[in-house]
Amino acid sequence: MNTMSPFNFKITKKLPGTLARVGEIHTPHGVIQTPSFVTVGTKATVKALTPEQVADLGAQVVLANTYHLYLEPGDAIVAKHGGFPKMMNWTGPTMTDSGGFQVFSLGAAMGKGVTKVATEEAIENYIPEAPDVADENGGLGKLATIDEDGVTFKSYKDGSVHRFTPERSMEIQWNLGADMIFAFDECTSPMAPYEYQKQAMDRTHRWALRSLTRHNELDSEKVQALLGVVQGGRFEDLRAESAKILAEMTTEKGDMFDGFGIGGSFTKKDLGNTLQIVNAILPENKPRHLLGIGEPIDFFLGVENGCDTFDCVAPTRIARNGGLHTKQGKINIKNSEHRESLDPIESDCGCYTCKSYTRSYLSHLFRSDEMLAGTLASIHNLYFINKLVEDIRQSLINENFYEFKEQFLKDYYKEKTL
RNA sequence: GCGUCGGUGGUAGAGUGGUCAAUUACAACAGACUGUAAAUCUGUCGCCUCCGGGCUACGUUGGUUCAAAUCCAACCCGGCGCA
Repeated sequence: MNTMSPFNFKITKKLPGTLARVGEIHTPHGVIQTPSFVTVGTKATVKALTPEQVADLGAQVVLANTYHLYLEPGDAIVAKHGGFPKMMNWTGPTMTDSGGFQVFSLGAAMGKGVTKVATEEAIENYIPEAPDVADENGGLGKLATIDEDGVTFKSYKDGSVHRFTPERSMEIQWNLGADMIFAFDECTSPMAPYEYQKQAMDRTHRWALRSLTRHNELDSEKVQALLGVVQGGRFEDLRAESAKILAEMTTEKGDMFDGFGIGGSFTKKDLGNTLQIVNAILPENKPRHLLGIGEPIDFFLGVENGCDTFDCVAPTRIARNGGLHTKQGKINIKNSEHRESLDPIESDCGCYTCKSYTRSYLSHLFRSDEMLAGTLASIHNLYFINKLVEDIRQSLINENFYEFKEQFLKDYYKEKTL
Protein backbone atom coordinates (compact mmCIF):
# COMPACT_ATOMS: atom_id res chain seq x y z
CA MET A 1 0.00 0.00 0.00
CA ASN A 2 0.96 3.60 -0.50
CA THR A 3 2.94 4.91 2.44
CA MET A 4 0.81 8.04 2.58
CA SER A 5 -2.32 5.95 2.78
CA PRO A 6 -4.36 5.58 5.97
CA PHE A 7 -4.56 1.94 5.01
CA ASN A 8 -2.24 -0.62 6.43
CA PHE A 9 -2.33 -4.39 6.53
CA LYS A 10 -0.38 -6.20 9.21
CA ILE A 11 0.04 -9.94 9.51
CA THR A 12 0.29 -11.01 13.14
CA LYS A 13 0.32 -14.79 12.86
CA LYS A 14 0.61 -17.47 10.18
CA LEU A 15 -0.27 -21.15 10.06
CA PRO A 16 2.88 -22.95 8.94
CA GLY A 17 2.59 -25.03 5.81
CA THR A 18 -0.48 -23.14 4.63
CA LEU A 19 -1.35 -19.68 3.32
CA ALA A 20 -3.48 -18.90 6.38
CA ARG A 21 -2.77 -15.74 8.31
CA VAL A 22 -4.19 -13.62 11.12
CA GLY A 23 -4.00 -9.91 10.53
CA GLU A 24 -5.30 -6.39 10.88
CA ILE A 25 -6.54 -4.10 8.16
CA HIS A 26 -6.29 -0.50 9.31
CA THR A 27 -8.79 1.82 7.65
CA PRO A 28 -9.85 5.44 8.20
CA HIS A 29 -12.86 4.08 10.11
CA GLY A 30 -11.19 1.53 12.32
CA VAL A 31 -9.30 -1.71 12.35
CA ILE A 32 -10.58 -4.97 10.92
CA GLN A 33 -9.32 -8.04 12.71
CA THR A 34 -8.89 -10.73 10.06
CA PRO A 35 -10.02 -13.26 9.08
CA SER A 36 -13.36 -11.48 9.12
CA PHE A 37 -16.83 -11.83 7.67
CA VAL A 38 -18.12 -8.73 5.93
CA THR A 39 -21.84 -8.14 6.43
CA VAL A 40 -23.74 -7.36 3.24
CA GLY A 41 -25.95 -4.29 3.19
CA THR A 42 -26.55 -3.95 -0.52
CA LYS A 43 -28.83 -0.92 -0.51
CA ALA A 44 -27.09 0.72 2.44
CA THR A 45 -29.08 -1.36 4.86
CA VAL A 46 -28.52 -4.80 6.27
CA LYS A 47 -31.99 -6.14 5.60
CA ALA A 48 -34.18 -6.34 8.71
CA LEU A 49 -31.51 -4.96 11.06
CA THR A 50 -30.42 -1.62 12.48
CA PRO A 51 -26.70 -0.79 12.32
CA GLU A 52 -26.56 -1.01 16.11
CA GLN A 53 -27.82 -4.58 15.93
CA VAL A 54 -25.33 -5.37 13.16
CA ALA A 55 -22.47 -4.06 15.29
CA ASP A 56 -23.67 -5.99 18.35
CA LEU A 57 -23.53 -9.20 16.31
CA GLY A 58 -19.80 -8.81 15.94
CA ALA A 59 -19.76 -7.30 12.45
CA GLN A 60 -16.68 -5.22 11.69
CA VAL A 61 -17.35 -4.22 8.08
CA VAL A 62 -20.44 -3.54 5.95
CA LEU A 63 -20.50 -3.86 2.15
CA ALA A 64 -22.95 -2.01 -0.07
CA ASN A 65 -23.51 -2.17 -3.81
CA THR A 66 -22.69 0.37 -6.49
CA TYR A 67 -25.39 -0.70 -8.92
CA HIS A 68 -28.25 -0.64 -6.42
CA LEU A 69 -27.32 2.67 -4.82
CA TYR A 70 -26.70 4.23 -8.22
CA LEU A 71 -30.24 3.26 -9.28
CA GLU A 72 -31.79 4.37 -6.01
CA PRO A 73 -31.51 6.78 -4.38
CA GLY A 74 -28.70 7.74 -6.80
CA ASP A 75 -25.06 8.30 -5.89
CA ALA A 76 -25.51 12.09 -5.89
CA ILE A 77 -27.98 11.84 -3.04
CA VAL A 78 -25.72 9.41 -1.21
CA ALA A 79 -22.83 11.85 -1.68
CA LYS A 80 -24.97 14.60 -0.14
CA HIS A 81 -25.06 12.53 3.04
CA GLY A 82 -21.27 12.30 2.97
CA GLY A 83 -21.33 8.73 1.68
CA PHE A 84 -23.38 5.62 2.28
CA PRO A 85 -21.82 4.82 5.68
CA LYS A 86 -22.99 8.14 7.08
CA MET A 87 -26.34 7.81 5.34
CA MET A 88 -27.02 4.43 6.97
CA ASN A 89 -25.39 5.44 10.27
CA TRP A 90 -22.66 2.79 10.17
CA THR A 91 -19.50 4.19 11.76
CA GLY A 92 -17.12 1.28 11.11
CA PRO A 93 -15.15 0.26 8.04
CA THR A 94 -17.02 -0.23 4.76
CA MET A 95 -16.75 -1.65 1.26
CA THR A 96 -18.67 -1.27 -1.97
CA ASP A 97 -18.91 -3.83 -4.71
CA SER A 98 -18.33 -2.41 -8.17
CA GLY A 99 -21.46 -3.61 -9.95
CA GLY A 100 -19.44 -6.41 -11.50
CA PHE A 101 -21.61 -9.08 -9.94
CA GLN A 102 -24.69 -7.62 -11.62
CA VAL A 103 -23.00 -8.19 -14.98
CA PHE A 104 -23.49 -11.85 -14.10
CA SER A 105 -26.71 -11.90 -12.09
CA LEU A 106 -28.59 -9.69 -14.56
CA GLY A 107 -26.75 -11.06 -17.59
CA ALA A 108 -25.61 -14.63 -18.07
CA ALA A 109 -27.41 -15.91 -14.98
CA MET A 110 -30.69 -14.16 -15.72
CA GLY A 111 -33.59 -16.54 -15.39
CA LYS A 112 -31.40 -19.63 -15.58
CA GLY A 113 -31.15 -20.55 -11.94
CA VAL A 114 -27.36 -20.45 -12.20
CA THR A 115 -25.34 -19.38 -9.16
CA LYS A 116 -21.69 -18.48 -8.94
CA VAL A 117 -20.87 -21.68 -7.09
CA ALA A 118 -21.86 -24.75 -9.07
CA THR A 119 -21.48 -28.47 -8.61
CA GLU A 120 -19.46 -30.31 -11.23
CA GLU A 121 -22.61 -32.26 -12.00
CA ALA A 122 -24.53 -29.07 -12.77
CA ILE A 123 -21.82 -27.95 -15.19
CA GLU A 124 -21.78 -31.31 -16.96
CA ASN A 125 -25.55 -31.40 -17.30
CA TYR A 126 -25.88 -27.77 -18.29
CA ILE A 127 -27.63 -27.15 -21.57
CA PRO A 128 -27.21 -23.65 -22.95
CA GLU A 129 -30.67 -22.36 -23.68
CA ALA A 130 -31.90 -20.70 -26.83
CA PRO A 131 -33.21 -17.52 -25.14
CA ASP A 132 -29.75 -15.93 -25.43
CA VAL A 133 -30.50 -15.38 -29.08
CA ALA A 134 -34.11 -14.37 -28.63
CA ASP A 135 -32.98 -11.87 -26.01
CA GLU A 136 -31.66 -9.59 -28.72
CA ASN A 137 -35.26 -8.68 -29.46
CA GLY A 138 -35.84 -7.43 -25.95
CA GLY A 139 -38.76 -9.01 -24.20
CA LEU A 140 -37.79 -11.59 -21.65
CA GLY A 141 -34.13 -11.00 -22.27
CA LYS A 142 -31.17 -10.37 -20.06
CA LEU A 143 -30.81 -7.10 -18.24
CA ALA A 144 -27.08 -6.75 -18.88
CA THR A 145 -25.03 -6.90 -22.07
CA ILE A 146 -21.25 -6.60 -22.25
CA ASP A 147 -18.94 -4.96 -24.74
CA GLU A 148 -15.28 -3.98 -24.64
CA ASP A 149 -15.90 -0.57 -23.17
CA GLY A 150 -18.40 -1.54 -20.48
CA VAL A 151 -21.83 -2.92 -19.69
CA THR A 152 -25.30 -1.77 -20.60
CA PHE A 153 -27.85 -2.47 -17.91
CA LYS A 154 -31.58 -2.30 -17.93
CA SER A 155 -32.83 -1.27 -14.52
CA TYR A 156 -34.58 -4.12 -12.72
CA LYS A 157 -36.81 -1.43 -11.24
CA ASP A 158 -38.25 0.23 -14.31
CA GLY A 159 -36.45 -1.10 -17.39
CA SER A 160 -34.60 2.15 -18.02
CA VAL A 161 -31.19 1.78 -19.69
CA HIS A 162 -27.95 2.57 -17.88
CA ARG A 163 -24.32 2.33 -18.81
CA PHE A 164 -21.45 1.25 -16.56
CA THR A 165 -17.81 1.49 -17.51
CA PRO A 166 -14.81 0.97 -15.25
CA GLU A 167 -14.46 4.76 -14.99
CA ARG A 168 -18.13 5.21 -14.16
CA SER A 169 -17.97 2.55 -11.45
CA MET A 170 -15.01 4.33 -9.85
CA GLU A 171 -16.83 7.66 -9.96
CA ILE A 172 -19.95 6.20 -8.38
CA GLN A 173 -17.95 4.36 -5.73
CA TRP A 174 -16.13 7.58 -4.99
CA ASN A 175 -19.48 9.21 -4.34
CA LEU A 176 -20.64 6.30 -2.23
CA GLY A 177 -17.59 6.79 -0.04
CA ALA A 178 -16.60 3.32 1.21
CA ASP A 179 -13.17 2.69 2.67
CA MET A 180 -12.49 -0.22 0.35
CA ILE A 181 -13.80 -0.45 -3.18
CA PHE A 182 -13.47 -2.93 -6.03
CA ALA A 183 -12.34 -2.60 -9.63
CA PHE A 184 -15.14 -3.04 -12.16
CA ASP A 185 -15.04 -6.63 -13.38
CA GLU A 186 -17.13 -9.25 -15.07
CA CYS A 187 -18.29 -12.03 -12.81
CA THR A 188 -18.54 -14.95 -15.20
CA SER A 189 -20.87 -17.92 -15.13
CA PRO A 190 -19.47 -21.25 -13.97
CA MET A 191 -21.10 -22.64 -17.10
CA ALA A 192 -18.96 -20.52 -19.42
CA PRO A 193 -16.44 -22.50 -21.50
CA TYR A 194 -12.68 -21.94 -21.31
CA GLU A 195 -12.54 -19.73 -24.37
CA TYR A 196 -15.11 -17.35 -22.95
CA GLN A 197 -13.53 -17.31 -19.51
CA LYS A 198 -10.22 -16.37 -21.08
CA GLN A 199 -11.74 -13.64 -23.21
CA ALA A 200 -13.73 -12.24 -20.26
CA MET A 201 -10.71 -12.39 -17.97
CA ASP A 202 -8.54 -10.47 -20.41
CA ARG A 203 -11.24 -7.83 -20.69
CA THR A 204 -11.56 -7.67 -16.90
CA HIS A 205 -7.80 -7.01 -16.75
CA ARG A 206 -8.14 -4.14 -19.19
CA TRP A 207 -11.00 -2.83 -17.08
CA ALA A 208 -8.85 -3.25 -13.96
CA LEU A 209 -6.18 -0.94 -15.34
CA ARG A 210 -8.81 1.61 -16.33
CA SER A 211 -10.33 1.34 -12.84
CA LEU A 212 -6.96 1.84 -11.23
CA THR A 213 -6.18 4.84 -13.39
CA ARG A 214 -9.52 6.56 -12.85
CA HIS A 215 -9.60 5.84 -9.15
CA ASN A 216 -6.24 7.47 -8.56
CA GLU A 217 -7.35 10.56 -10.46
CA LEU A 218 -10.34 10.87 -8.14
CA ASP A 219 -8.65 9.90 -4.88
CA SER A 220 -5.43 11.88 -4.73
CA GLU A 221 -5.30 11.66 -0.94
CA LYS A 222 -5.72 7.89 -0.95
CA VAL A 223 -8.69 7.75 1.39
CA GLN A 224 -10.13 4.76 -0.45
CA ALA A 225 -8.34 1.47 -0.96
CA LEU A 226 -8.93 -0.11 -4.37
CA LEU A 227 -8.95 -3.86 -4.72
CA GLY A 228 -8.37 -5.56 -8.08
CA VAL A 229 -10.57 -8.56 -8.82
CA VAL A 230 -9.03 -11.88 -9.84
CA GLN A 231 -11.05 -13.86 -12.38
CA GLY A 232 -10.48 -16.98 -14.49
CA GLY A 233 -13.48 -19.07 -13.49
CA ARG A 234 -12.71 -22.63 -12.54
CA PHE A 235 -9.60 -22.95 -14.71
CA GLU A 236 -6.32 -23.14 -12.82
CA ASP A 237 -4.09 -21.65 -15.48
CA LEU A 238 -6.41 -18.69 -15.98
CA ARG A 239 -6.61 -18.07 -12.24
CA ALA A 240 -2.84 -18.10 -11.96
CA GLU A 241 -2.49 -15.77 -14.93
CA SER A 242 -5.08 -13.38 -13.50
CA ALA A 243 -3.43 -13.27 -10.07
CA LYS A 244 -0.04 -12.58 -11.60
CA ILE A 245 -1.23 -9.82 -13.90
CA LEU A 246 -3.22 -8.01 -11.19
CA ALA A 247 -0.45 -8.39 -8.63
CA GLU A 248 1.96 -6.59 -10.96
CA MET A 249 -0.50 -4.15 -12.51
CA THR A 250 0.83 -0.58 -12.32
CA THR A 251 -0.49 2.62 -13.88
CA GLU A 252 1.66 5.07 -15.78
CA LYS A 253 1.88 7.08 -12.58
CA GLY A 254 3.02 4.08 -10.61
CA ASP A 255 -0.21 3.28 -8.76
CA MET A 256 -0.95 -0.33 -7.81
CA PHE A 257 -3.84 -2.13 -6.17
CA ASP A 258 -4.13 -1.89 -2.38
CA GLY A 259 -5.53 -5.38 -2.10
CA PHE A 260 -7.37 -7.99 -4.11
CA GLY A 261 -10.77 -9.48 -4.48
CA ILE A 262 -11.17 -13.01 -5.68
CA GLY A 263 -14.29 -13.12 -7.75
CA GLY A 264 -16.13 -15.08 -10.34
CA SER A 265 -17.34 -18.60 -10.39
CA PHE A 266 -16.14 -21.76 -8.70
CA THR A 267 -17.07 -25.35 -8.38
CA LYS A 268 -17.81 -26.54 -4.88
CA LYS A 269 -15.09 -29.12 -5.22
CA ASP A 270 -12.31 -26.83 -6.44
CA LEU A 271 -12.81 -23.76 -4.27
CA GLY A 272 -9.91 -24.48 -1.91
CA ASN A 273 -7.58 -25.50 -4.68
CA THR A 274 -8.35 -22.43 -6.76
CA LEU A 275 -7.76 -20.13 -3.81
CA GLN A 276 -4.46 -21.78 -3.06
CA ILE A 277 -3.23 -21.20 -6.61
CA VAL A 278 -4.34 -17.57 -6.57
CA ASN A 279 -3.14 -16.63 -3.11
CA ALA A 280 0.24 -18.23 -3.57
CA ILE A 281 0.78 -15.72 -6.36
CA LEU A 282 -0.83 -12.59 -4.87
CA PRO A 283 1.56 -10.50 -2.73
CA GLU A 284 1.50 -11.58 0.87
CA ASN A 285 1.45 -8.06 2.27
CA LYS A 286 -1.87 -7.03 0.79
CA PRO A 287 -5.31 -8.14 1.99
CA ARG A 288 -7.39 -10.61 -0.03
CA HIS A 289 -11.14 -10.58 -0.06
CA LEU A 290 -13.13 -13.58 -1.26
CA LEU A 291 -16.18 -12.15 -2.96
CA GLY A 292 -19.62 -13.55 -2.31
CA ILE A 293 -18.67 -16.74 -0.53
CA GLY A 294 -20.12 -17.70 2.81
CA GLU A 295 -21.27 -21.21 3.62
CA PRO A 296 -19.67 -22.52 6.81
CA ILE A 297 -17.24 -24.86 5.08
CA ASP A 298 -16.12 -22.09 2.73
CA PHE A 299 -14.57 -20.08 5.56
CA PHE A 300 -12.27 -22.94 6.49
CA LEU A 301 -11.23 -23.42 2.87
CA GLY A 302 -10.83 -19.68 2.36
CA VAL A 303 -8.80 -19.01 5.48
CA GLU A 304 -6.59 -22.06 5.09
CA ASN A 305 -5.81 -20.95 1.57
CA GLY A 306 -4.96 -17.36 2.36
CA CYS A 307 -8.14 -15.26 2.29
CA ASP A 308 -8.60 -12.51 4.85
CA THR A 309 -12.16 -11.29 4.40
CA PHE A 310 -15.42 -12.71 3.04
CA ASP A 311 -18.79 -11.26 2.21
CA CYS A 312 -21.95 -13.15 1.46
CA VAL A 313 -25.68 -12.61 1.30
CA ALA A 314 -26.36 -16.18 2.35
CA PRO A 315 -26.56 -15.73 6.14
CA THR A 316 -29.16 -12.98 5.90
CA ARG A 317 -31.05 -14.24 2.87
CA ILE A 318 -31.32 -17.75 4.19
CA ALA A 319 -32.39 -16.36 7.57
CA ARG A 320 -35.27 -14.42 6.04
CA ASN A 321 -36.42 -17.64 4.43
CA GLY A 322 -36.40 -19.60 7.67
CA GLY A 323 -33.00 -21.28 7.36
CA LEU A 324 -31.01 -21.16 10.57
CA HIS A 325 -27.45 -22.27 11.19
CA THR A 326 -26.73 -24.52 14.14
CA LYS A 327 -23.53 -26.29 15.03
CA GLN A 328 -25.39 -29.48 14.13
CA GLY A 329 -26.23 -28.22 10.63
CA LYS A 330 -28.84 -25.98 9.10
CA ILE A 331 -32.48 -26.23 10.14
CA ASN A 332 -35.63 -24.88 8.51
CA ILE A 333 -37.59 -23.27 11.34
CA LYS A 334 -40.75 -23.45 9.23
CA ASN A 335 -40.75 -27.25 9.36
CA SER A 336 -43.53 -28.75 11.46
CA GLU A 337 -41.13 -30.39 13.91
CA HIS A 338 -40.34 -26.98 15.44
CA ARG A 339 -43.92 -25.86 15.85
CA GLU A 340 -44.23 -26.79 19.49
CA SER A 341 -40.58 -26.79 20.55
CA LEU A 342 -39.88 -24.67 23.61
CA ASP A 343 -36.13 -24.93 22.99
CA PRO A 344 -34.10 -22.05 21.55
CA ILE A 345 -32.49 -22.47 18.12
CA GLU A 346 -29.32 -23.45 19.98
CA SER A 347 -29.20 -23.85 23.74
CA ASP A 348 -25.55 -22.73 23.98
CA CYS A 349 -25.77 -19.81 21.55
CA GLY A 350 -25.10 -16.36 22.97
CA CYS A 351 -27.23 -14.39 20.51
CA TYR A 352 -30.21 -12.28 21.51
CA THR A 353 -32.63 -14.53 19.64
CA CYS A 354 -31.47 -17.71 21.34
CA LYS A 355 -31.36 -16.10 24.77
CA SER A 356 -34.90 -14.78 24.46
CA TYR A 357 -37.13 -16.91 22.24
CA THR A 358 -38.29 -20.47 21.56
CA ARG A 359 -38.26 -22.28 18.24
CA SER A 360 -42.04 -22.41 18.57
CA TYR A 361 -42.25 -18.61 18.71
CA LEU A 362 -39.97 -18.23 15.69
CA SER A 363 -42.07 -20.81 13.87
CA HIS A 364 -45.16 -18.78 14.69
CA LEU A 365 -43.56 -15.51 13.48
CA PHE A 366 -42.57 -17.09 10.16
CA ARG A 367 -45.93 -18.76 9.64
CA SER A 368 -47.78 -15.54 10.30
CA ASP A 369 -45.42 -13.51 8.10
CA GLU A 370 -44.43 -11.17 10.87
CA MET A 371 -41.54 -8.83 10.10
CA LEU A 372 -39.80 -9.72 13.35
CA ALA A 373 -39.19 -13.22 11.99
CA GLY A 374 -36.60 -11.94 9.52
CA THR A 375 -35.00 -9.78 12.16
CA LEU A 376 -34.63 -12.48 14.81
CA ALA A 377 -33.45 -15.04 12.26
CA SER A 378 -30.91 -12.61 10.77
CA ILE A 379 -29.62 -11.84 14.26
CA HIS A 380 -28.99 -15.51 14.89
CA ASN A 381 -27.34 -16.31 11.55
CA LEU A 382 -25.08 -13.25 11.52
CA TYR A 383 -24.05 -13.94 15.11
CA PHE A 384 -23.38 -17.56 14.17
CA ILE A 385 -21.27 -16.70 11.11
CA ASN A 386 -19.37 -13.86 12.77
CA LYS A 387 -18.59 -16.13 15.68
CA LEU A 388 -17.55 -18.96 13.38
CA VAL A 389 -15.03 -16.75 11.58
CA GLU A 390 -13.85 -15.31 14.89
CA ASP A 391 -13.43 -18.84 16.26
CA ILE A 392 -11.40 -19.75 13.17
CA ARG A 393 -9.24 -16.71 13.81
CA GLN A 394 -8.76 -17.71 17.44
CA SER A 395 -7.90 -21.25 16.40
CA LEU A 396 -5.07 -19.85 14.26
CA ILE A 397 -3.83 -17.81 17.19
CA ASN A 398 -4.15 -20.81 19.53
CA GLU A 399 -2.60 -23.13 16.94
CA ASN A 400 -5.50 -25.58 16.98
CA PHE A 401 -6.98 -24.73 13.57
CA TYR A 402 -7.08 -28.31 12.29
CA GLU A 403 -8.75 -29.70 15.41
CA PHE A 404 -11.35 -26.95 15.33
CA LYS A 405 -11.97 -27.44 11.62
CA GLU A 406 -12.38 -31.20 11.90
CA GLN A 407 -14.77 -30.99 14.84
CA PHE A 408 -16.88 -28.24 13.30
CA LEU A 409 -17.25 -29.89 9.92
CA LYS A 410 -18.04 -33.22 11.50
CA ASP A 411 -20.81 -31.71 13.62
CA TYR A 412 -22.21 -29.43 10.93
CA TYR A 413 -22.14 -31.61 7.85
CA LYS A 414 -22.17 -35.06 9.47
CA GLU A 415 -22.07 -37.72 6.80
CA LYS A 416 -23.24 -35.40 4.07
CA THR A 417 -20.79 -34.85 1.24
CA LEU A 418 -18.43 -31.99 1.78
C1' G B 1 -96.08 -23.26 6.25
C1' C B 2 -95.37 -20.93 1.30
C1' G B 3 -91.80 -18.74 -1.95
C1' U B 4 -86.84 -18.10 -3.25
C1' C B 5 -81.57 -18.72 -3.41
C1' G B 6 -77.91 -22.01 -2.10
C1' G B 7 -75.14 -26.67 -0.24
C1' U B 8 -68.02 -28.41 -4.38
C1' G B 9 -61.69 -31.09 -1.93
C1' G B 10 -58.42 -28.37 5.17
C1' U B 11 -60.68 -23.08 4.12
C1' A B 12 -62.57 -19.41 0.60
C1' G B 13 -64.39 -19.86 -3.99
C1' A B 14 -64.63 -21.27 -9.79
C1' G B 15 -67.05 -24.81 -12.69
C1' U B 16 -73.65 -25.62 -14.74
C1' G B 17 -74.02 -32.65 -19.61
C1' G B 18 -68.30 -35.31 -21.91
C1' U B 19 -61.76 -31.87 -22.69
C1' C B 20 -63.16 -32.66 -14.29
C1' A B 21 -59.79 -35.86 -9.41
C1' A B 22 -62.28 -30.83 -10.58
C1' U B 23 -59.42 -23.31 -12.33
C1' U B 24 -57.51 -20.11 -8.60
C1' A B 25 -56.08 -18.27 -3.85
C1' C B 26 -54.95 -19.37 1.05
C1' A B 27 -53.54 -23.08 4.50
C1' A B 28 -50.57 -27.49 4.95
C1' C B 29 -46.01 -30.50 3.75
C1' A B 30 -41.14 -30.33 1.80
C1' G B 31 -36.99 -28.24 -1.05
C1' A B 32 -33.72 -24.39 -2.95
C1' C B 33 -31.03 -19.97 -1.77
C1' U B 34 -23.03 -18.19 -1.95
C1' G B 35 -19.87 -10.02 -4.49
C1' U B 36 -29.09 -9.61 -2.79
C1' A B 37 -34.12 -8.23 -9.44
C1' A B 38 -34.93 -12.39 -3.07
C1' A B 39 -39.58 -10.99 3.82
C1' U B 40 -38.07 -14.70 -2.77
C1' C B 41 -38.58 -18.97 -5.78
C1' U B 42 -39.76 -24.32 -6.79
C1' G B 43 -42.28 -28.93 -5.94
C1' U B 44 -46.24 -31.87 -3.53
C1' C B 45 -51.09 -31.28 -1.94
C1' G B 46 -58.46 -37.51 -2.50
C1' C B 47 -56.80 -42.97 -1.82
C1' C B 48 -53.82 -46.94 -4.10
C1' U B 49 -50.03 -47.86 -7.83
C1' C B 50 -45.66 -52.79 -10.89
C1' C B 51 -46.39 -44.87 -12.65
C1' G B 52 -49.53 -47.87 -17.77
C1' G B 53 -53.35 -46.98 -14.67
C1' G B 54 -57.03 -48.37 -10.93
C1' C B 55 -60.58 -46.79 -7.18
C1' U B 56 -63.76 -43.40 -4.37
C1' A B 57 -65.56 -38.38 -4.76
C1' C B 58 -68.92 -32.15 -5.71
C1' G B 59 -75.39 -32.48 0.97
C1' U B 60 -78.40 -37.60 0.78
C1' U B 61 -81.18 -41.12 -2.04
C1' G B 62 -83.21 -42.40 -6.52
C1' G B 63 -83.80 -41.30 -11.74
C1' U B 64 -82.83 -39.47 -17.11
C1' U B 65 -78.48 -40.27 -20.40
C1' C B 66 -73.68 -43.89 -24.08
C1' A B 67 -71.89 -40.10 -20.39
C1' A B 68 -73.96 -36.21 -14.39
C1' A B 69 -70.45 -31.78 -9.80
C1' U B 70 -73.46 -30.11 -13.95
C1' C B 71 -80.47 -32.22 -15.93
C1' C B 72 -85.08 -34.27 -13.06
C1' A B 73 -87.54 -35.91 -8.31
C1' A B 74 -87.84 -36.56 -3.18
C1' C B 75 -85.57 -35.77 1.28
C1' C B 76 -81.92 -33.33 4.74
C1' C B 77 -79.45 -28.68 5.97
C1' G B 78 -78.63 -23.22 5.60
C1' G B 79 -79.59 -17.79 4.02
C1' C B 80 -83.37 -14.36 2.70
C1' G B 81 -88.61 -12.79 1.86
C1' C B 82 -93.86 -13.37 2.94
C1' A B 83 -97.26 -15.20 6.31
